[in-house]
Amino acid sequence: MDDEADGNERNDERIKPRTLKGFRDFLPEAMIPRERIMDIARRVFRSYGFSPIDTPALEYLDVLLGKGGAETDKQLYRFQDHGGRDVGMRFDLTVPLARFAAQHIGTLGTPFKRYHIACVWRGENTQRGRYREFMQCDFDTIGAKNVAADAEVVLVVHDLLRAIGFERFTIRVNNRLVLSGLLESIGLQSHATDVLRALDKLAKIGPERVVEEIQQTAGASAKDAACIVEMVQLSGPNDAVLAQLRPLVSGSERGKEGVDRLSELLSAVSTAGVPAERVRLDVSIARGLDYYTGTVLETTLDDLPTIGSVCSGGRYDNLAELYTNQQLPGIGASLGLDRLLAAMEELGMIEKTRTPAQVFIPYFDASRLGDYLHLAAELRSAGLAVEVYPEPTKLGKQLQYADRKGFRVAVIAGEREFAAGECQIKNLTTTESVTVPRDAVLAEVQRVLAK
RNA sequence: GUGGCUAUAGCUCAGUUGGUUAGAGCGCCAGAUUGUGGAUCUGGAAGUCAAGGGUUCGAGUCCCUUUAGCCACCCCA
Repeated sequence: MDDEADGNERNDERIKPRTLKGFRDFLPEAMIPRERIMDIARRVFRSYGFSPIDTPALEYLDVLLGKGGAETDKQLYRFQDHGGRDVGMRFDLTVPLARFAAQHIGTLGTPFKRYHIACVWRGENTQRGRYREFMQCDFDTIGAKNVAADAEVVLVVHDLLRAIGFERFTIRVNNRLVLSGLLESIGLQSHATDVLRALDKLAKIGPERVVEEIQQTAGASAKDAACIVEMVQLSGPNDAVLAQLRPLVSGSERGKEGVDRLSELLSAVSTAGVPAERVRLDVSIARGLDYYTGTVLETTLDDLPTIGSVCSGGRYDNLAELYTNQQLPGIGASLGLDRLLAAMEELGMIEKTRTPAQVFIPYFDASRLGDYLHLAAELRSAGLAVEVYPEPTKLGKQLQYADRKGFRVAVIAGEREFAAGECQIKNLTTTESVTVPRDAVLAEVQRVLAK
């Protein structure tokens, strides 16, 4: 009676476990592929000389405010700390990079290449695939104006997607100067943001409605709006699009520069070895953000175009102008980790595994704990990931556990094997098993794993 | 932030015009003569029907509020 009463009381007081709106837990099954992608990203970034940095999750509020405009200000998580300071949580990695660069570029020198893989927070309304805490994988080169840095971004994106396992994808590139040039020649450059915002919706709402929106928000004439939309829809081989673009921007120095830079970029990237079908000049790529000033790029998966861009970025003239007088041009891009994982899931590219280890050692003979741990240590020192079952329970139960967790091979030894100086190596995928002498265990395990 | 839809076991869902102790499948745990997993069989645990309030003799079922999720808008990653 007493027990029951106590139990109920505790039940009532118990806090209901739940995750905050817009925040997520990651189970091993989700986290293993997630970490794999992050590892690949790190490896690719580093292979180009990008260095890791980190910055605090919290910044002084004034550092974060103002850059993104009213909309991002609203999404900002903000509060006062215990010392009464106004602070905010970073909502992207670009603003912290700007602050970081303004503060440290003197000691770092330029050009400075960094990558930054970290969580950011936005208190906006949630939607499928959109959370209030999410991870960004950014890489940027600061202090380099030459098209070489732009080309390198395309190469990194290309290497990254291939390393992750994609073959069919398209990196769409454009240059803001092309559009600015056109807007300049028809006198609409002061409404560039409105026009860009409308163009971003082209795929979504269609050309007619974009023309309407440009007229409404940017005050363009029907003819000019139609001209913009028409230019943006140019398609065909990159060279052909470039050729069509040239006369359209002939009246504007900026426009010409944009076309020249695009031409140089495409040619460099192609010579560097990126297959033509993976890079496309797409004049409709605008990117809504106003801070992009030159090259812009988006990457779509050919087998799942509807999911949108999985990797995008661009060039900006002056990253840190809010924080320093020093002119810091840069270019970079960001991998959309969550979106990419969603795509891989849908394309069946995610291997179902719930363990990061491949080798399983059952704790079979209760008196032999030390021998099992020693065997595991030996295999680990050869670079394998090995788990020893933590309870000396029935062998069948242990193998069932190994099977469910997705181990690939089990190294089984009981009284008989210990007496004979042998081990049984069992391929958990095929159920085949062989018994080998103790000193041949590593080689046999490696042989099975190699299949 | 605005509008709409939804909420029953760990998961996917049943649950008859409001009417006894709320069900199934999968999963989980334990067994089927004690050294070998995925199959089968048997048994078991598990839900104050999202939370709170209201209508009613009676609410999983109707109404309100809150919370969370989904969809659209806005915006963006």
